[in-house]
Amino acid sequence: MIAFHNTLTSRQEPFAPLRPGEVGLYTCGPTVYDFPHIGNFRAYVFEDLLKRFLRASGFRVLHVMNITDVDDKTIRGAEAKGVPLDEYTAPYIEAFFEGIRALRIVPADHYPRATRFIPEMVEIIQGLLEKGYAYGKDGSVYFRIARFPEYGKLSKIRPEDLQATARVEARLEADEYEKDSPRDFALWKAAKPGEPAWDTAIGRGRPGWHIECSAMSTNLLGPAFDIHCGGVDNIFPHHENEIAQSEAFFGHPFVGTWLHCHHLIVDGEKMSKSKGNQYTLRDLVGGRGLDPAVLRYFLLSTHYRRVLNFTFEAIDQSASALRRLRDFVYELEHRSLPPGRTGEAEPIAAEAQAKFLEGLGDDLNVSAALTALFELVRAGHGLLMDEKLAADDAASLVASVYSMDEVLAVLPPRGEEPLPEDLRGKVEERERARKARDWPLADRLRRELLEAGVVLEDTKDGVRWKIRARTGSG
RNA sequence: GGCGCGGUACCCAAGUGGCUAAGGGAGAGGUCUGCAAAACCUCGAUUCGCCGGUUCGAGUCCGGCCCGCGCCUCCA
Repeated sequence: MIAFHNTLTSRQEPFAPLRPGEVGLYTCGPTVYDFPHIGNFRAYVFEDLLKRFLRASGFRVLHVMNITDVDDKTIRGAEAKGVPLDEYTAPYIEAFFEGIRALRIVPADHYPRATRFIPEMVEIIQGLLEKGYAYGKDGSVYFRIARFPEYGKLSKIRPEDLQATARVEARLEADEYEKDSPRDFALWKAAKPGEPAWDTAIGRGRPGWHIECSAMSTNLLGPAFDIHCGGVDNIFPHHENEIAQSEAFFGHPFVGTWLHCHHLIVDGEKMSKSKGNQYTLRDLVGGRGLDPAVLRYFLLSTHYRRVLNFTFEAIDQSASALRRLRDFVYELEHRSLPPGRTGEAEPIAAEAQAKFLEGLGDDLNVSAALTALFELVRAGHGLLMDEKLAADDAASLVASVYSMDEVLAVLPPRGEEPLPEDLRGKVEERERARKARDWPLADRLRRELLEAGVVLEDTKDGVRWKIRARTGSG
């Protein structure tokens, strides 16, 4: 049983894709005008959890994520730097993919770029003009909200209820385009001097923001598809407008399930450049040496419809939880155990996996899933302690943990981490000191290794080492 | 003003009518250890923002109130 909380209906409802066994997934991607921050990646990690869970549940997922490479911000940025649009956006696109790799996000099947889908957008705009949902004015084209009675069904906002804030007032006044209603939105913007523009059947200009997602999603996933994700801030107006355009054009429902993840805040406050609390992935991973797996665990471990508060204390807690998980696997893989199997592990592994998937099936309740995983860890340690585990039992526990990690993707890839030569020498030197019962020297060497991020553990099978995950908090 | 999210132990965070209120982190005591580390055992909310109500029974439903936060035209 899989159920998700659908923004469209404000209810949790059983999930059933249009085609059995196949899921069409569209997730709003980056606008590449700056380096992506960890709030952006919270959304991408949530979407990755969703996708990995759907795959683990036996669905084939066709995933499309757009890259918005033409909009007011990218145009302004390119202009300010005096470089072509593509050249301006390139490093940000690169940084985005760097983050995708670092956080072990399964790549989408397609990453369409707005600038490469102009003809597809024009086709929809033409159709909307023909059907009377859109009107042209001074070379621009606008969507007439009044023609679409269901407008507001996603955000539950009625256009007439919108209170114009000071910011909006200013912008409406400053708007040099003539619109029949201030709530109508641009499908196509007439070319302006110095701005990138395309020559098309509806004139020379560039697309509005919302139309790209309608064009790219329906071209790559079909005119109706299963799941559309994004941040809550996209509900209005972006996704509301997407629905209006797409359903007006195609004449049938557009997306079955809308899932929106809440924001990440920092130290209890909204992240913003002016507050100086906006972290990019590069700041944390490159700059502070934070282990990306720790960040992934942190981003993952709070339910997607809750505000997530980023603090370095929370990161430390995530690092500790992850360390417990990694140590458990390490223990099972490195302890010398009798051959064969006692059968004690099987029911524990089976129950954990069942509860894990059941938890995620309940609107991606990751807390329930993690509880199942950690219950396996505790029970497994208990069996190890009581010597009720043989080699094959340990192997099935490890396999079970790794099967859950197919969804979580927080464990290191299987296999030994190499230890640099000089550190390995120190480990051996300390072993000699211990054999000679030279405790001061042995302890000093252990301290030095600890400072280098290597933890030593003396077991009855001999010394062994682990590399400590870094948390970036110093 | 509209729409929405949340207030559960020192921290993070599940739980939406009924066994002893998950799980993680931190802490205290113990076992093990040359000392550690890891692990294990034990301890830790008579109580779920506040006040009423419904019910045999409520953190969970209803009403009211208080507090924090997000969005409201191009921010995930």
